[in-house]
Amino acid sequence: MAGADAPDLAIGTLARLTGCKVETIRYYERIGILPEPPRNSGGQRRYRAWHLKRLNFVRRARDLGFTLADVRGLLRLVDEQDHSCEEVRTMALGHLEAVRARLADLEAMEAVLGEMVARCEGGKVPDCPIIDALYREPA
Amino acid sequence: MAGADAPDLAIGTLARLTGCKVETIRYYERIGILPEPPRNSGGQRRYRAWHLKRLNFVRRARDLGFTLADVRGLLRLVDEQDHSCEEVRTMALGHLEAVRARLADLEAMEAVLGEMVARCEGGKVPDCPIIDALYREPA
DNA sequence: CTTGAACCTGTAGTTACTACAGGTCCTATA
DNA sequence: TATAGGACCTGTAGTAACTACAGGTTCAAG
Repeated sequence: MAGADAPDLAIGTLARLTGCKVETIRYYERIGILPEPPRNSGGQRRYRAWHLKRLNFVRRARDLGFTLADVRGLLRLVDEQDHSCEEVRTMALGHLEAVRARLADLEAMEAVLGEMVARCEGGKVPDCPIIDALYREPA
Repeated sequence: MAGADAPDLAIGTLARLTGCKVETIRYYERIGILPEPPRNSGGQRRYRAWHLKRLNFVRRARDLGFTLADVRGLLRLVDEQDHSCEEVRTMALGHLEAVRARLADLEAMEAVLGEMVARCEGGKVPDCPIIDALYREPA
């Protein structure tokens, strides 16, 4: 037939393809995020295409700021045949709200820092307005 | 004269006044962020007003997202008599830029997550568009 | 057959706390 | 003055999500 089997991947290749570090891949295996792959005769890990797919999934979820606990949950849902889209949506929405909360925090920091730096602009050194602000701002 | 001495503060009082936890205060002492206060006859810490001032400074800097390493640097500059405002500004500016970079990251996450969740809105369950996105998005 | 890169396991370090356990001290009330 | 219960003490271990070794084995190209 048409398909030649894709050859197994060494851990370094998998790392290159996913943008993960080798140590991170072993770490994910240790904590049960990525299933243990078979080993070759010399004891080295040999991955299949589905490991690549799964690790890419993990990587993307992490890049979107999901925690590994979240990722574990998402993987569980993915692995259920006939998985509930509702739960996935709930998790994504919860995470989106956390991201928005963090954004609001950072925006507040940005505003205060920006003003501090601006107030210092070109100043001489009698009282540093930044130090001043840190002592006096009501946070 | 006019001023009655302010009484010394127990660690719990200092915690209440600064919004830090007691354990955090002891931690800051251990790592050299907050100087060791004198002890009373029973061995308990008794803080003075300047500890309160310093801890508030630390607390505010942390709230603005400075790392403890940054805070250490800021404290060193504050403690120099005739401290250089220039260095303080440089640190604040560097931190501001880090905050802005983080903001950009989070905004990108927010956009992707927001679209994922929106696309799922009201969907049935043939292929979950969120899971789909995690498998396929080029990150 | 050799050599150097890639792989292996296991452990310890990172940041900034937080949470005990198991004990001592302080202080308000009876 | 006795006592109860809160506040305090030290020291250790745990958290998230990796990262970085050390000290050894295996693979693959020439």
